[in-house]
Order: sequence, then C-alpha cells, then structure tokens
Amino acid sequence: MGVTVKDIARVAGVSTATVSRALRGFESVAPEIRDHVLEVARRLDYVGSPAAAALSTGRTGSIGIITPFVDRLAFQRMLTGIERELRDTRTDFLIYCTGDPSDPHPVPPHQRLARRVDGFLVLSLSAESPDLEKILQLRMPITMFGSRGPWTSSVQIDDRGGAAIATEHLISRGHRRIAAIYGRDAESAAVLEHDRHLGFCDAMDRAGLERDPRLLVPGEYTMAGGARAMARLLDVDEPPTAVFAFSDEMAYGAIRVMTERGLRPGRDVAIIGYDGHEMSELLDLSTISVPFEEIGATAARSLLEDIHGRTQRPGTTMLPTQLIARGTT
Amino acid sequence: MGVTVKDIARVAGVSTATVSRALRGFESVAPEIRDHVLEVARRLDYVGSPAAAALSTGRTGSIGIITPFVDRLAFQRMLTGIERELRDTRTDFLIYCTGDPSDPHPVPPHQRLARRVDGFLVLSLSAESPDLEKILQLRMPITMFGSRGPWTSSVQIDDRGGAAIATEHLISRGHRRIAAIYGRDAESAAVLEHDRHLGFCDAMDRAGLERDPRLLVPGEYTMAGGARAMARLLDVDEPPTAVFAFSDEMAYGAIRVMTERGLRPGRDVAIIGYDGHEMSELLDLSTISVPFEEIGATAARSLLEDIHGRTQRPGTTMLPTQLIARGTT
DNA sequence: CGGCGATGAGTAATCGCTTACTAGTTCGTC
DNA sequence: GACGAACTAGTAAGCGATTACTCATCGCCG
Repeated sequence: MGVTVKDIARVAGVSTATVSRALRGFESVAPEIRDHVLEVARRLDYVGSPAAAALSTGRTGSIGIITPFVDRLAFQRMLTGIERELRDTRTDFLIYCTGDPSDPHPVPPHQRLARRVDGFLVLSLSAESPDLEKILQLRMPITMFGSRGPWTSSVQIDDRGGAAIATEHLISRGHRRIAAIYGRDAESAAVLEHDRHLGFCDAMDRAGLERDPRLLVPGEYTMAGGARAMARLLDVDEPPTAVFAFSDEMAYGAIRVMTERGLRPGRDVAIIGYDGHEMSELLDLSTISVPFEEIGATAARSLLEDIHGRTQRPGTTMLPTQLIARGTT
Repeated sequence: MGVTVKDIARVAGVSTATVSRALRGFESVAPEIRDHVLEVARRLDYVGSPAAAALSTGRTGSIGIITPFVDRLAFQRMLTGIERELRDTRTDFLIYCTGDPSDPHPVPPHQRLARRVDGFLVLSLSAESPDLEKILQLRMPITMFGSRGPWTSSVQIDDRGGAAIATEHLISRGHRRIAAIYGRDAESAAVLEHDRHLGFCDAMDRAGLERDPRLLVPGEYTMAGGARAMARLLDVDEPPTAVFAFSDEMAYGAIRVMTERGLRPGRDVAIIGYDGHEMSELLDLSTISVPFEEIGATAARSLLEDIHGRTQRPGTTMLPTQLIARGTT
C-alpha cells in the first residue's frame, strides 16, 4: 500500500542506495539526480518507514518522557515546552507515566521504552523510584529534572533557595507561627520535595522560629490534598498565621478551605505557594514562580544534543525562580 | 549490545522461529519448550525490538494523538484518561500538536505519524483544519472527539444541549441581558464551538431575548483571552448582567477582570463557564461539567477496538454533561 | 505392518531502509 | 599520454522479528 524507496528507485531510474542518499541529503549525489529523486518522491507522496530506518540505523527518532503523573499543571507546562522545542526537529515523544508507586506498573518503563526511543527525559521522578535504576542501567542519553544521576545531564532549579525565600517572605510580613504543607514525605532524602523542605527549615532556623511538627502536614501535591492539609492545620490548638504550601495546587485547595471557614487569605491567614502557575494570578496567590515551560524546553534541547553527540559531557543547567508577592501575603 | 531472538535461540537450542512463537504465546509450541524459551529470555533480560516487529508485521503498537493544543486543561484531562486506558495494553502514544493554524507546522502530521502509529485519536481538531483531510485520506483507524468524520468512530457530548442548559440557567435567574464569550469564530460551521453557540442561540431565542452582537466576543479559549473579552463587555454602553463563557478557562480570566473592577461574581454580574474543571469548584464558578477523562478513556478504548478489529463498524458514544450551579450564578 | 493425519519445529524469505564496498568515470598532473 | 585521486552510483549485506512452507515424528487405524 505504501510507497517505498524501491518504487522511487524504479520510477526515477536509479538504485535504492541513491534514493536513500538523495533523501537524506548526502553530498555524494549529483545535484540533478538528487533533485530528480526528490521530485519523484514528492510526486509519489512518499513517506518513509520509521521502523525500517530505525531497524537499520538503530536510531528511532523519538524520545521517552518518564514522569509519575500527567495530570499536574507542572507536567502540563513542561510538556508544552518540550513540544515547542521538539516541533521542528522531527523528533517524536512517548510518555510513560510511572503512576502511583504503591500500584506498580505492569510493564516496567525500561522494557517498554528502551528499544523505542533514543533517550529519556526523566521528569520529577523520585530518586528512590525502582524504575529509575533500571533506566539508568540502559546507559542511554538521559536528561533529568527533579532528580540527579551520576552521569546524566540535568536541569535544575534552586528549590532550597526558593523555599527559603518564600519562608522569609512570610517571616518578613511579621509571621511567627508558620505552617508548611509538603507532598508526601518531607523527610526522605530521596524525594523531590526534600530541597523545599530544607529551604523552609533554613529560613525558620535562621529566624530562630520554632518548627512545630503539628504544623507540617502532607498535601499529596493535589488540590484535594491541600484542602485536607489546611483543614488539619486549622484544627490545631494554636493554628498558624501563615502557610507555605510546597505547590500552588495544594495552596488552591488550602485557600478553598480557608474561604469556606470564613477566613480571608492574606488578611486572616497568609499563604504562599510554589510553582507560579497561571491560575495563581487569578487567585491573587503569592508564589515562587518556576519556569516549567523553559525547564521542559531546556531539558529537551539538552537531551537532543546528547543524543546527537553535540555535547562533550553531561551538563547541568540551573534555571532561576522568582518570588511573586501578591495579595495572600 | 541488545539481546535478540537469535541469542535466545542459540542459548535455548532452538530456532528463532520457535523463539518468536514461544514469545508470542502460540499454541504450536510444546509447553516444555515454551517454558524453557521464556525462561532463557527472562534470564537474558530480553527486550524485543519494536522496530523489527513493526517492520515485519506492519503493526507499530502505538497510536497518535492529534490535537491543536497541549496546554489546555481539557487536553490534560483527556490525556489522563487516555493514559489510564492504555496503561495495561502495551500501547504507546505519540502526541502531535497541530498548533496555531496561522503558523502551520513544518511537517504535516500524516507525514510524520502515518507510518509510526496504528491509528489516530483526533481531539478537538477543527473540522476545517487542512491536516484533518490528509489524515482521513490515510484510511487508518481513527476516533474523533470534537469533530466527526464520515466513516470514523467518535465520542461526542451534547454541546448544543449543554450550552442551552447553561444559558437557560442564567435566564432562570432572571437575567435578560446575557453576553457570551466564544473562542475564535462562533459563526463558522466548521469549528468546535459551533454547537455551543447554537445552544446559546436556541435558549436565547426560545426565551425571546435579544442577542446583542456587542455582547458576543471572542476569548481564544484562554484565561488571558477571557480577561480581554470581559473587559470589552464591561465597556459596552449597557453592560451585560450575566456572562456565559464557552470554557471555564475563559471564565477564570473574566472573573479576574470583574474582581479587578470591584464587581462581585454572582452578585453584580453572573457568570457561568463550560467544562467543569477542578479549579472551578475553587472559584465557586457555575459550569457545565464535561467528563474529559472519560472522553479520553472512551476514545482510546474505541480506537483500540477498531485497530484490533474487534468492532463491526464505526461507533459513536455520547457522553453526558451536567449543570453544576454554584455561587457565580 | 504400511500409510495418513496431526503435531511440533526448522528453513528461509520478507518487511523497507541504510551503508560498507565495489566499480566505472572524469580530471588533473607529471 | 598514463596513473591515480576524486567523484558518483550501483550491489548487496545486514538490522531483528515474523511467518509461510517444508520436513520429521509419532500415533493410530485398517
């Protein structure tokens, strides 16, 4: 059904080798023959078979994105950046969602994706994820965000510094009793949010403020989780006067609970988020803005360079965050 | 570097044909040989080459998702559903974003994806998109949402009915001067939002209300666009008392502008959105809820059935929408 | 005890493209 | 005027898995 190089070769009166060379723009083809072949290919509406090319060259022309979730704003924004970056490169991307660690995926990612892609973009994957090790073992080009590998490229943001700035912002507003809503496990050295927690501790300790364990609650990185967390915080004997949510989404949920209980964000209880999603502007939520689109684009670019061997050795790019003070603080 | 069927054949002492048959679970392999081959494959950590399999069978084991945008909540939600549905099927997905029609993509989707996937999920693509025709010409399995093809399967929602219900809801609240914020082109018969516009007209006409052209403004389906639209509406001589935004995201932007101008949503100006995103609950925004996750999952399931020939002929699934009345109306 | 169907497994062709080698020309140079 | 460098283009060998055919065995029946 499909037109193949053989068809073009026949019609153009050359060998398939020449067709292939012409199609790939090699120098060693006489200009007029090259143009002729290209013209024939166009006329026959030729579309090459990526499978055949991949089998032959070992290059698939696509990359794999590995992430624990697809339904988070941060991922959506990174995906936007990745798509924009890849758009003109004829590189496709596959998404592999590891999902909830408690409900392990039937087919491990390295099995499913290894032979399908030329490299991986590992986004926000907990460093303790068992999948990660398997992927590293493949020794394929990898760029990571949210975790680091010994020999892989990575894109990073200064989460520890950003979290400290967020906390100091609350402190500078006169707050002394400050709560933090983390994701799942603030203490684990392996998880993504560790840096944010460290930054929070840095700032609190520097200011000589007490870190009441009851004011440190998990929010699962979701709106619903943030709402539950806020409810818990408000039920503490001596509720906090300010809250630092480690993600905007959790802050949204927290704000809803505050509003439901008749508390005005920024007046009765201050709150600051982290991520800088578009929606936060709407809610007048103070936050630390994180350039996720750019993170995605940068990571994609880095991976492509790695794949095409245009890079010397794994590099690390640090992208800036920025405090955006709004009405809720 | 990779382990191939040949390696397994050698180690297991059988032919590659037998290895292939054993791996694919064919009947015609003696149980003990099958188990032995499987054991060897497992021991060697064998991972098959999708490229080779694809070349040989013509099946790629992946599907292509075609959509004009990746940075919208509706897409994110559909993707979540698709991912959930595909998770256990060993089917991968590629995303092809057509992007802004005014800035055409350098490589048309049918060229880039045709040979790479077994079928397409066409989501929210305007029926007048030039890409669509090319894809239809491929005669591959397709399931669409947001547009319809003559012979393709599709998942639909009753947008016309939903929009009428939203409008009637505003009317039932006593509003007479009602504005609508559409996306880009409310009149074109080809675009996605046509049905919502029709539903709006239905309800207005049935109630005998005037549709002032100045109260029909575009919002580009984005928050920023919705904000601009609302600003325009408030500058009209006789501003509307109620607004129907054809998407929640535009409603968010509209609410921001209302708030900025000191108007209280639901008190001074009523507003209702469309889509039922999670965030709308937070903003207390009335809306028509659309089950995007389920739409994605249903579409994916339908496409897989089509690809595997388990279906007789193209089917259409209609999914329900639901009015969610909240504080803004 | 020979022949036949059923069953299991091997041989080799094939999918479409890439590329190392080979071969035939054309120039340039001494 | 001849030899070799520099070009071009063709030949054919893969890449790794699948599968149509072919072949060997075994059991069973007449």
